[in-house]
Amino acid sequence: MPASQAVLPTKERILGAAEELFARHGFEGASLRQLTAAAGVNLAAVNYHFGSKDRLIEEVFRRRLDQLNGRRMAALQEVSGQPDTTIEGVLAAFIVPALELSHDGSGSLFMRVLARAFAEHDDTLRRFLSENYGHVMRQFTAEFARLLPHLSKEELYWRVDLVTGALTHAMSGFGMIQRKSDVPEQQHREQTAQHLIRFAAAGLKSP
Amino acid sequence: MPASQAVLPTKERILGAAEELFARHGFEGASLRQLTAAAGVNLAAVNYHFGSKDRLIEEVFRRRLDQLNGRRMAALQEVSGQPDTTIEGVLAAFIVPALELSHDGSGSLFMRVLARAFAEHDDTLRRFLSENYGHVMRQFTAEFARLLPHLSKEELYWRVDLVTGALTHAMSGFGMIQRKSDVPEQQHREQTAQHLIRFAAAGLKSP
DNA sequence: CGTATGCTCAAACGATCGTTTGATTCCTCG
DNA sequence: CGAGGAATCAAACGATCGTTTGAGCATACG
Repeated sequence: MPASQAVLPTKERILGAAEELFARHGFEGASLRQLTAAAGVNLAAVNYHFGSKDRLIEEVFRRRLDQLNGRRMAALQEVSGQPDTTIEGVLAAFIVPALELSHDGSGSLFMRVLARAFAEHDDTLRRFLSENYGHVMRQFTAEFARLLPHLSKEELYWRVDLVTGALTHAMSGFGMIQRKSDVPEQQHREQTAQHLIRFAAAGLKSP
Repeated sequence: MPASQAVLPTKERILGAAEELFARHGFEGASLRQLTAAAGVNLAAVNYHFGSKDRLIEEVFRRRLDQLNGRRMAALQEVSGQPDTTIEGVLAAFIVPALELSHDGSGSLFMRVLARAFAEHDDTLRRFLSENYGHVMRQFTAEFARLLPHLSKEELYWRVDLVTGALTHAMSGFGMIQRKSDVPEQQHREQTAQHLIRFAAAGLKSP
């Protein structure tokens, strides 16, 4: 077992390089040779530490989704179930952790990976995401249902789904809106959150 | 030059199979060998008729985007510039042609291809889409600006972008909402359009 | 009829893919 | 010190990729 050291251990370096290259070139487009070269490790290290490329992909997801789920649930606990809970507050608990994750230094490209995974339509990956995401989405949906009692279950599902689409689109950065070079990253993130929350809140509240 | 015949000509058969396989497995995931086998043509036919796989991908896009652009522009002409033009009407002109295209018999998978292309983040493809989409988006945005004069240009861009995200998400079918087997396709399409228009109109109109 | 021309075909090309192997190095612990 | 497991390494494996080749077939035209 390797002792703690100044440079990151091999596993972490592979995960970091994988996240970036998967975001940039896709899961099939990024080869293990590019990946291990970028990480500065031997080609065989991926199969030694992870077993296969597919299991590496899973690990890339698991690491970030655990963070995201944790932060979202914590934020939801803070604002939900209160008499003064607002749609905007619940939306912020849903949106802000995702924006933070998508813009913090090392994991800045993970939301692109996630958007790719959505687009891939792979059933194995869908099941994996559903298992790790399912209970979180259900908690948020339940809170929305409490705040929007006049909406039918089907109507609510639709709207939450459309909110997710707008969020995914905005975060993965393929829209027209790009951060201008003279705007600090944190400010841009706050602006993004504000626009998203206002837009989504209006859509959800629509009679 | 081949005469008109009962079976589709080779070029068309390749384009059809390509659309389906690109949607299902991605651009890199679908090989020319799978593709030509599915189309019932020889492996070399792709390079003979299209020059390369990349140019085939371009042709798949061009064919459907021309349809989509044409229908959207025609629908926009019908409803725009009138004193009684509504947000909902313009949204319908934007949304309904896309839903029709994404669900009509042969081209049913193209919107998935488009969603993939968005996620790919490839600059060449982005430029190509911008060249073929740009003027259409500008026309729609101009009409929204006329109907929502209180919104700043930046605010409007943001909201149109979020509408696009919700539409792309809903159409590519990775959301929770799936057509139930006992609902006819046309009815499901109309429901999708209604939900999308109501949600997006509320988001756009938000003060 | 003979000959261009458009098209299809099986076969092969070199490159690159994910994975495996077996030797070698590194570090720990008896 | 020396044994032994963990980790790394260069090299090779078979498979598959996009593309090219050159022969063969069909149809149209003089």
